Amino acid sequence: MTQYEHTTRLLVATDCIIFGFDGEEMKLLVIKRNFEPQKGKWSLMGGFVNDDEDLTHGAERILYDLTGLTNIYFEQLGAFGELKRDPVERTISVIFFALINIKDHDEAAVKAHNAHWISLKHKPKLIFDHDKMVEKALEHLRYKAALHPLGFELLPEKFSIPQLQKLYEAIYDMKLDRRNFSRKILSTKLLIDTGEKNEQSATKKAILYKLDKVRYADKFHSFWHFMPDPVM
Amino acid sequence: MTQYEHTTRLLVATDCIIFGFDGEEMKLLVIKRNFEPQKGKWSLMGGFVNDDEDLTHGAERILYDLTGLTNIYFEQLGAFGELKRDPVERTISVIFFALINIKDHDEAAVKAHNAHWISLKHKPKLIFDHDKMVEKALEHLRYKAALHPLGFELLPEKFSIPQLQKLYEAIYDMKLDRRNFSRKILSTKLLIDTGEKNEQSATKKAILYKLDKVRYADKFHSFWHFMPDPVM
DNA sequence: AAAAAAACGTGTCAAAAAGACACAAAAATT
DNA sequence: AATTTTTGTGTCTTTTTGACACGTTTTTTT
Repeated sequence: MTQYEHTTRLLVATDCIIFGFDGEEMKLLVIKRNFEPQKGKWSLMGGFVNDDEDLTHGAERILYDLTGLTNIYFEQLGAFGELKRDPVERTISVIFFALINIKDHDEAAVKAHNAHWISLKHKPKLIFDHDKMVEKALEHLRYKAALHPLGFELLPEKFSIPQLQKLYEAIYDMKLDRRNFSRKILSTKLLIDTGEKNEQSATKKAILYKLDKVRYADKFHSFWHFMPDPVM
Repeated sequence: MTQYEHTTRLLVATDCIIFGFDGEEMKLLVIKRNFEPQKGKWSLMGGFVNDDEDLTHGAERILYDLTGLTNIYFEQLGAFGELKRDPVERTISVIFFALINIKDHDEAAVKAHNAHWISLKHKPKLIFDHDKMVEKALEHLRYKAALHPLGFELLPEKFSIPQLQKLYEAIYDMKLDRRNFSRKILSTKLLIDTGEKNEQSATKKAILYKLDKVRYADKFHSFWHFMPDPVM
């Protein structure tokens, strides 16, 4: 264990960008820091990686400690390593991104930890380079959701096509034609009619679908054009 | 500077996946390791990041030291952090990926450093988790090249449409229809006719185009469908 | 020198997909 | 009962795609 003896070791952290959807707009999960530096400021959920855990495990542990959330599907989006990104000491941060359906998870537990869902449109400034991280995650989300039927992660198990459309409109912050959207989504044959209807609706109740998970896993990496040339 | 005092620090490395194209097939730049562990085995170009350099600078420095290559456009693809990926000591590796036109760079310098261009199709086993890294980079390349006019990075400044098609065929390891490919590429209006012809050709000399760089930068993030549903 | 072969450029046509828009049905409100 | 809102489905036109034909340029072969 002595071969790398004279090599510099660095602090390695992870930060999590967790997106949620409440049926109307895109939300971001953040916490108020309760330690220095920058105590009291808004921040992503982050912490240092231990030497006996994988990056993913570290991210999961930190997220659980900070928010009580568990069993989240993560995707790693890369490392942020600028020299001065943490003013205290040079730190490499590996960022993870996740999509969750807000209502599927324990909102009380989240709140008890000082964590909050904030609207992406009215996001406050976050500490360090966390704004850049969110920007990167949002780009990634827009990129993938335009090509893959990704949005389902953000919706309840049973959902209507209008709900799905609202989600896409929230992700891209643009309006879509109802009829063409419906046709496009249905043509993927990823949706199974549950026979139920959305009873919460105040007017005509929309058909509730569920995801055909077999076909979804099968076809996930196929390319679709869900959005009209999103500019990034 | 004492606030993170009791936190573990880790070795942080970078590894570079450099793809090239020789007109016929995709190549990968590798070196024969001349130090332990795994001396003599094939490896990506990698090394440890210093505490006074950004990740990108580290990758550039290491790549230059190992191959003599400089002025390469890099893209970071994420961090590999499994506990036992380096048997000597736990190391996080941040990987960078680049596309270069083999003939534009100093082949002699590359060779002098023990580096070699090897065919992707006949790639030997690499050390550690470097095979996974290459796989990730190849997936990324296929992903992006299917949607963006990315391939130009791998070609000389002036190139013909048949050359570009050969590149795409090499990336995806599939045959494309000559006439439809040409139509699709020309419809992007990214190519400017130089008026010259490919004099190296043995038969009918193809028109040489150059990239409309303004339009390219402008339109890079638009989505196209260059490939018929590449499966990944 | 003529014919054949190889590679390239352009065009045609039918099928599929996309965009724009109309109309009818369901449920609450007036 | 009429109105309003939301949803489901359909039509029409334009654009894009995929499959394929034909003629041209250049080298090689006869």
